[in-house]
Amino acid sequence: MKRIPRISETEWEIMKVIWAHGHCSAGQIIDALTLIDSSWHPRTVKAFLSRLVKKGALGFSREGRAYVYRPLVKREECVDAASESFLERVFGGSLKPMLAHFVEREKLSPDEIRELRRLLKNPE
Amino acid sequence: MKRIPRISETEWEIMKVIWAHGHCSAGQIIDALTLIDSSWHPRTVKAFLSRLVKKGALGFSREGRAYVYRPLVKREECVDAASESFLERVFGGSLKPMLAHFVEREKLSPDEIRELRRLLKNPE
DNA sequence: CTCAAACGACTACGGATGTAATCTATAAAA
DNA sequence: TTTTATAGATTACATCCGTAGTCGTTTGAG
Repeated sequence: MKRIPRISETEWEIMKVIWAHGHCSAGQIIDALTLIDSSWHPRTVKAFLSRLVKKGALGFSREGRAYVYRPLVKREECVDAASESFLERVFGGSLKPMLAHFVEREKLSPDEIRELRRLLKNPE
Repeated sequence: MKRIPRISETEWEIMKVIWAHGHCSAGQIIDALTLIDSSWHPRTVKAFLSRLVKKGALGFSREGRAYVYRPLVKREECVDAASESFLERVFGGSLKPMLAHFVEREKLSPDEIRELRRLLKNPE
């Protein structure tokens, strides 16, 4: 089975853009990131792209002068891995205390509560 | 207001022991940790304790020959900080998709579902 | 009193991370 | 064709992390 490379905090920002756009050039990625947060330096993004390729999180194909990057790992896989790690580290792996924490701590709108109750009703 | 120092993966293991025991000596911490996982090296634990003191996560008082460590940050504060960071990084800060993920992905026992539904019913 | 055991402090060190400059090849412009 | 703007590759570097060895001091055993 596939091993998910460890995606760091900042790398997540980049991966999120690529997951959202499917596949894109470095320029497009830089544009998208600077739109969100203007403090991104283009060189920094390039360096991260290289690292993510080396990690096996991204693949690329040459398209003329530039590369077009695409994810090699699915978002859902990374979400799973990160969630698992978080759950284990902070809540000792126990799901219920974790969910209770979020339900109590963060403010849930009545809408969100309704929808969650619906989710809990239909375990697929 | 108090700034929560960043607690790393491994540091969490140590903090969890100290939060559970209230305050304890290095020896007690080492014992508790090796009980859970025998691969802890005493020197490693000592080094982490020093780092956690330097970070401001732990305080200590001399008790004869040895130190007695105690948390300077509350568990709940660290749980909040870690949860916030995780939620932001992986789910863009949106609570509902995050909860939906856990409810769908991880298997919830009927008991857990019942209790969660109860929690959702009484938002205190 | 002397010496070894134990304690915390300091040091070490490779790998990860965040951040970016420099190097090199190439392609477009002049 | 010579120059220059770009793209990616390589290098840099401070900090953090995981992991543990070494140093100097204290203290309990003999």
